[in-house]
Amino acid sequence: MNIKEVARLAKVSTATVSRTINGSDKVTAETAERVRRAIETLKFYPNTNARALGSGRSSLYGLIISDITNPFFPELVKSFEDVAVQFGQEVLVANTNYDPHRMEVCVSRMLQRKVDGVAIMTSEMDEHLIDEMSSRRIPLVFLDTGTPQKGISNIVIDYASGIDAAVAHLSALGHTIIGFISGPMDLTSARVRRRAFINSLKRKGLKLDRNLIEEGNHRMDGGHEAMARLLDKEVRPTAVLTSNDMTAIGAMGAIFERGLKVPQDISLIGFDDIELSAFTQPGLTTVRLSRQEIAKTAFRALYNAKQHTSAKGAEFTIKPTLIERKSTGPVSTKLTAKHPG
Amino acid sequence: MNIKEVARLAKVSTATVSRTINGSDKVTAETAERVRRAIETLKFYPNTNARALGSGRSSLYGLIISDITNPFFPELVKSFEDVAVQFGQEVLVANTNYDPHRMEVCVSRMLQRKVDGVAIMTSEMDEHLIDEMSSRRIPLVFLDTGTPQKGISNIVIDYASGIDAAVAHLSALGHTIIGFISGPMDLTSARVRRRAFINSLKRKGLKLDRNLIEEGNHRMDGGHEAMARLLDKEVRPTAVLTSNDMTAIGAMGAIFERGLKVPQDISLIGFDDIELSAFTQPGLTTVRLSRQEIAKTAFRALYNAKQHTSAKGAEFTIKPTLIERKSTGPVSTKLTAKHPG
DNA sequence: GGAATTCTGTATAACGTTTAAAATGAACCA
DNA sequence: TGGTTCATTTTAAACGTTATACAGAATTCC
Repeated sequence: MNIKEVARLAKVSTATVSRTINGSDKVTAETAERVRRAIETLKFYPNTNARALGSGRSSLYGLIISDITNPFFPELVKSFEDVAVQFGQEVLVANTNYDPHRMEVCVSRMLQRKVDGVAIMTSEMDEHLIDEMSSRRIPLVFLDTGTPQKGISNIVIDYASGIDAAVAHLSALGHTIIGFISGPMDLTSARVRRRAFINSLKRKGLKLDRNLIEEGNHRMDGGHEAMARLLDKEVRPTAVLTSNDMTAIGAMGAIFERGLKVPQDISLIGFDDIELSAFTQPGLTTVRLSRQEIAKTAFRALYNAKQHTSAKGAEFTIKPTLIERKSTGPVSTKLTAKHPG
Repeated sequence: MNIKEVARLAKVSTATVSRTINGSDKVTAETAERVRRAIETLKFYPNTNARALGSGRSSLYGLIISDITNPFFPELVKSFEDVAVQFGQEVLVANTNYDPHRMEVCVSRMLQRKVDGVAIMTSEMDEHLIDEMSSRRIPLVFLDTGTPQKGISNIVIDYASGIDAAVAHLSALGHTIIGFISGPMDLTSARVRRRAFINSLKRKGLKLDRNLIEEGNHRMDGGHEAMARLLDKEVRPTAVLTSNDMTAIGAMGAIFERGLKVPQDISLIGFDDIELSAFTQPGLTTVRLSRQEIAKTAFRALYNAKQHTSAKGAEFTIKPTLIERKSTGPVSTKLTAKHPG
């Protein structure tokens, strides 16, 4: 089953069939209709491999992520695919598993499939692998790493503005003693978030108590333990910001375990806004780092670069936004000291 | 950059280069080595599209899932890819978003890319779409739906054995009043799990109190609310089984909120064993439905079918297993009545 | 020594599209 | 009528591999 048989049935040449499939305007309406009917009756599906080979365009965009089981990524992948489909393109997803060697495999796959662009959403990235791709004029886009160059774009996350919004929100509710549970300090993004928190307190004129910053691991168990430590402090915070939502969810468990309530006794704010956060009880107030926005921006950057190959890489900024749910409320002063009542 | 340039540099014909790439034994060690060096220096990556076109084999296997943001799937995808890579094959993942129309798009993509097999891990499936694929002799494998036929395999989940293990575990700990939080009753798999629970109680000779079965929605909020209802019952269960882990995690929050402890006051068992379950506090005892095992079985079924095209579809059974963590413990009799102490 | 048999490597026809370039033919005009 | 346009369609050459048939050289066998 191929384009020739369709051509025979529709009594046209293969070129006309090809044009019809590709929506060329150089085909009369009637001819196109006849071809479409032939395609329909023969249940013909054009061979993508042959199309890519013949045209030189794969209509395929690569998306390199660390690990699909990390809850940050599934929504990113989904959104990226959604935009791609809107533009009639396809997506090739590759996991590095945080392993530099696997990264090599991922890049190799991209090159072999002749992708039209690659979005690199991991932090670990070999310089020579980038060269391998950019020397072949494949548009690239990075998330928060790398600098714009010819054909290379970058998406920067404005952590400061997001964390500022969170601190302002708590401040408006009367909170002055605000704790922070960071991510693992060997992770760049975790360090950046922690720094943003510290700076934000300063900007708001709130006093910073380093004693109220505890390290988690971006997972539930780390959040649970860090919150337990915070609750044991002499001066207990009335509100806590966390470096990501999983940490906040773990922290929430620790608070409940002590017989305390969120937000009556303690306010809690997460970061990322993973899907789960809407379904915790109470719903988690969090700083949304829109995966959808990241995905859209990344795809558009690549797609544009492919259209006007001359275009040099651009830099895009994404501002996280505060999502107010039920885990934050007015400060309850009776609880600022340990063992109240 | 193509195979010809490699051939020129290595001073051999293109066929020899092709044979070297494909590991044919009809090339002397020295010649192969020379070719490999040429590939290396030219940084040549063979064009997958041309390979697929020339050979007729795409080395690509399709995986159709409902929704990558559903926490059941990421690990399934990852495992499927891992096995595929081991066999030198690639994976094309497609999301249906629970939408029958999107399913059509997914199948179309599979057909256009000439995949060597498709694993269908969703329940919604049109008969005519199946025909579209099986009439093209594409091996198929289903998860818990469909019947084995020529080229079509099926993986069945032995829910009963998993739930039996969970009930036996609780029974051994002295629990006799066991509650259940189901999934949404319009979901087939949720109904099957609920039925398995009821049958299991009967088999163990425990009395079934329909009053202790509440409906959730397979999400945290549903689990939270259902558990709140269970805790308000006249006769409160000392242990609760849930239809999936997210439900159990939500339920855990509800228990903490009442100032009760897991497992001291109430034991909790989930289902699925999603990654999160290991990181809740306490770790969630759960019935593991190994996504890895499902993925491996599915891929092998497809791969074998492709090798021996004569093979008719087989049926595979997967037994869930109990994973004991910290959310289950011996019964505490003082809590079987409401408002204890 | 010549024929038969391996063993390597070469030339070349697929594979199923796309797309320039060429061909056709209808419409228009002088 | 013959010549121009113009829109549409056809022809045929890519695209980068694989794989088949075949050639040449080396080896073995009588």
